[in-house]
This record gives sequence, C-alpha cells and structure tokens, in this order.
Amino acid sequence: MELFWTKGYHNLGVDEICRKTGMTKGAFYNSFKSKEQFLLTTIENYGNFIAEYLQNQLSDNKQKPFDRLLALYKKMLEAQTETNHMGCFVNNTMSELGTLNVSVASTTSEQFDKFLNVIEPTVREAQLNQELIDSIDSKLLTKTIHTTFFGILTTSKSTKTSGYSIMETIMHSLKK
Amino acid sequence: MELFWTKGYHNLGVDEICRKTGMTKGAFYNSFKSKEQFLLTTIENYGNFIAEYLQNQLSDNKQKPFDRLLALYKKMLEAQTETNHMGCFVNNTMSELGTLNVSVASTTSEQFDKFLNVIEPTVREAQLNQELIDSIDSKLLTKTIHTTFFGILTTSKSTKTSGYSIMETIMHSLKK
DNA sequence: ATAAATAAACAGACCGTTCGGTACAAATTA
DNA sequence: TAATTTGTACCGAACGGTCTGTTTATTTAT
Repeated sequence: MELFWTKGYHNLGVDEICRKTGMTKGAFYNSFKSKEQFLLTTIENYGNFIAEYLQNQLSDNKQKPFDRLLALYKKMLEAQTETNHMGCFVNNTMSELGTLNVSVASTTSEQFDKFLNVIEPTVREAQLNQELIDSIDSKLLTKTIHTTFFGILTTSKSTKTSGYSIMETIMHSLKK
Repeated sequence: MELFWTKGYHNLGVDEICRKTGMTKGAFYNSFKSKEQFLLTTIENYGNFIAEYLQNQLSDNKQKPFDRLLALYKKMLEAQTETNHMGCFVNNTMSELGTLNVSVASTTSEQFDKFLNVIEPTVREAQLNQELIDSIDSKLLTKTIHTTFFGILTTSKSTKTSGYSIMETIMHSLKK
C-alpha cells in the first residue's frame, strides 16, 4: 500500500511489488487475478484501516466534538510530514485512474463515502452542541470539512505554510 | 494538455500524443528533448494560461471583490462539469509525479504559487473592504481559499453533491 | 534571377527495455 | 499420491527514444 501511495499505479511494476513484499510472481498471480484487482483489494484494505482509525480517534468522549475533529485533522496532517508520500491514497488513486477505469472510480468513491459516514455523527454532535454552524445539514458540512482537509493534504507537502494553520482557519470559521 | 490532464503522465504514450496532435515522432523529438521536458513545457503553458484567466476574471471592477472571487470559483467549478477530466492539471501532475521527480515538483509548486499571487490582491481588497475576515494575513487566507477550491475540484466529480455548495459554505463562513 | 550548397525540420521504421501476464516444473502440503 | 502453491524462465505488446533518409527553407555564388 505504501508503495502504491508513493509511486502511483502506473509507476509501480508487479516485479517491484513482489520484490518489496518478498512475494514471487507465482504467488502474486496465485493470490490476485491481476495487478488491477490487487489495487482494488489494497484500496479496500486501506479504506477499512482508515475508517477504523477515524472511528477510534473520534470516540474519545473526554473531549468536545469540535476539539475531537480538530485534533483528528491535526494528527493526520502531522502524520503526513513524516512520510514521503503526499495526499490521500484513495484520492490520489482516484485522480490517477478515476477517469480511465470504472472499477477504480467506484471503489475509491465508495471509500470516500465511508470516511464521511464515520465522521458525520461527530459533526452532527458538534452542531447540536452549538459548536459548529447548523445552517446547513450535517452531511454537507462533513463533506465540506473533509474535502477541505483533502485539499490541504494534497498541496501542503509542496508549500511552505503548515497545512494545519489552514485547517484551523477553516474549522474556526465554521464555528457557530 | 487535455490529454495529460485526463490520462495522466504514465498512461499517455508519446505515440498517442503524436497521433492526437497530428505530429510525428520525428517532429516531436525535434521540438522536445524528452517526454518529461514536454510535460514541463505543458505545465508552464497551462500555468500561464490559467494565471491570465484568473487575472481577467478578477479585474472586473463592477463587482465587489468578494463577489468576484465567488463568481470565479463558481465559473471554474461549472467549467469542470462539462469536461471528462477531474481536478486541476497542475495538482494532478503534482500528486502523480511530485514525489518521484524534482523538476516536476518544483515546476508544479511554482505554478501553484503563481495562482496564489494572482488571487491574493483581490483577497486583500476584500479584507480591506470588510468583506472577509482580516484576523489572518491575506497570503494565508488566499491559500486557505484556493486550497479548499482544489480539494473540491478533485473530489466533486465523483460525489453527487454540487461542489459549488461546498465552496459557497466556505466562502460565506470566511466572511467578516 | 537562378542554381547550387547548406541547414533545419520532419517522417516513421526501428531499437533496446520494461511491462503485465503465462507456463510449467519443482516444492510443499494434505 | 493428489492437489495446491511457489519459483522462475519466458512471452507478446507497448513503452520512450534513436536513426537515417527525405523534404523544405534559407543562404550563397554566379
């Protein structure tokens, strides 16, 4: 997964996948129908992993919902600075292959929706708590916040400004 | 450029570039040192084109600066729905190759900065006009707005919600 | 002005390499 | 022993890039 993430799909050969993971080609093609099918499986694994991570981070009831959200995004932005990839694996794959391959398009947007569904209850909670604006419905607000986050995640690696200051600006401006 | 945009770098062969543009390989390699150099040239052309477009859209003095900004982003989001590519060409290229190729990384972030520099005066004007929050400096606010826009541009194609409603939410929440 | 010489641009067959994927024998498991 | 998994040599296709012959434009000589 790390490999797809940093190198993308077309720049990563099956040979290299096998070399780096210690598999052989025989084992690879015994387990996966094709390179594409391996990518789809990887996207789903990553999606499940992230969804679970989000769930865990947001279920800390000691903090207010708004603070939980902000802390989550801060943590994720910080995590990226320690790696050598940029952006989100799901979204990167979507931009690389989304217009070329319908399976990839549907799998990636499925995962994206899954993320939103995990986050939305906390956003709604924050709205009920009068911490976030409630003039728009929680689904749209969730998408607004998370889309912004992905924008930051994609661009912040190549700019000097800390991505977190942008996220902070947005989150505070969405406060009630 | 349209080709790189929809297909990405690795999925587009020199043969196809030549076929679709009516060039031959001889002409191509007479004009460009390599496929990579052609990409860099294309990015710069695209960057100049967009920067000029932004400049034109924002110089309409009949509207208030805030309205000019919102109209610009609306127009750009609408424009995308008529095409079959997604996201921004500069940013897509950055995610596909930014971690693998330093020339591409620097060229793309150069273009991104150019966009910000074109937009920033209008944002500053809106701040002075008391239309946008002035608690943060105009450069960071510009980056916040534009980064958000790119996030929307990248994801809105695969989601059902209109990207513009997200952009509207953000812009209005950043109002003074 | 015309012809010859030089340079630049072009066409596209072709090259070595790498790609995703297959074949099949060897090894492992049951 | 029968069935499954693994290692690896190998395949055709497609890749980026080169090479050589040819056309076209420009300069020079007469």
